[in-house]
Amino acid sequence: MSTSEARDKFKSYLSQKGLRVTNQRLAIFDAAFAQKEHFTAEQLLNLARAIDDSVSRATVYRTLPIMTESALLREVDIGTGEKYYRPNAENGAPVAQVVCVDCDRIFEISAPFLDWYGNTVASKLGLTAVSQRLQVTAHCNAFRETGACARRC
Amino acid sequence: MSTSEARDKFKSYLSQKGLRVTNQRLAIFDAAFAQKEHFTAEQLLNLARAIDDSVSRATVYRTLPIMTESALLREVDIGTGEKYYRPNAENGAPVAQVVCVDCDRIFEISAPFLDWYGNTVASKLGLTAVSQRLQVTAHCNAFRETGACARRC
DNA sequence: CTGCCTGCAAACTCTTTGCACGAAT
DNA sequence: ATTCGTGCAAAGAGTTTGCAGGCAG
Repeated sequence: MSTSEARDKFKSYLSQKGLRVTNQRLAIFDAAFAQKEHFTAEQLLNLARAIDDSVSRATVYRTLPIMTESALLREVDIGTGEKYYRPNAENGAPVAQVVCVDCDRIFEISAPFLDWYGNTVASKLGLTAVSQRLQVTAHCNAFRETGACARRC
Repeated sequence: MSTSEARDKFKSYLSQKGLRVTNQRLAIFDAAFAQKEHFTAEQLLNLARAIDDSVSRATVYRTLPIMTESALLREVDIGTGEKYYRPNAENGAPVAQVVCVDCDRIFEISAPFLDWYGNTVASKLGLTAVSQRLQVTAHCNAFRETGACARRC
């Protein structure tokens, strides 16, 4: 799904839910979809303000749930107190995160077995799986040797 | 490891690190190890105050990191804004959590493959795995039918 | 005695919310 | 013209921290 397709999908989603297509919401969308890495709400606020300086923090926080509910963004919580967001991949395939504790970068890896695991484990307890998270925290080997993370990290 | 063994381990750890064995720290330890389910910092404060009413919130928050660093407690973050804690199992075998979104209860399941997965995935990126988290969120089947979670959930 | 520990309360971070104004439909 | 959306600032929740006095070693 291209960015412009996603933009259309966002507008459709808003209309369909009876929500209004405002310049602020579009600026937030555009800022989010220009990113290649994960970003926080605060970073998104600054990025969106560069597009439309009338965007406020409150509107960012009110728009993020809309974008995650519509599956345009994915929310990633790595337990640091603040949430990260990222444009969602085309397919809904589950991913695992690898978080480098040296450079705080978040890598994502396809983990197709996650769905199976979640369903299996939940049904053993008489539950029905809704979602699953798999996260690995790791040190950067290059960081340990050279004091700086390599390009990849 | 019995609770009294763990208590001794806690005291040894404190001494060894040059930290003092205070009544407050022992009350917090005792409160934590009397629990069978996960608990929050606030719950631990109340439990510890029932043992020693001089325990303050600040001391609970200052003691929790000591107990997790010494591997007596395990920290569980299910993305709800507050952290949960739980006495650590004897062996250091990795566990996955299943969180019931109906009753907020947290179940734990041994997941021995987690170490292997973390190491494999991290090394592919030139990293060294430190820890991994696997969490499944799920609905309670009984809740959906009867409006209340069954004993297990 | 010395210096770490403590309780208290204020500060902090991230996020949410009440309100009156403004803009989308 | 309605009604929802917005910015602002204050409130909230959970956690951390500065300080003066207290207790462990």
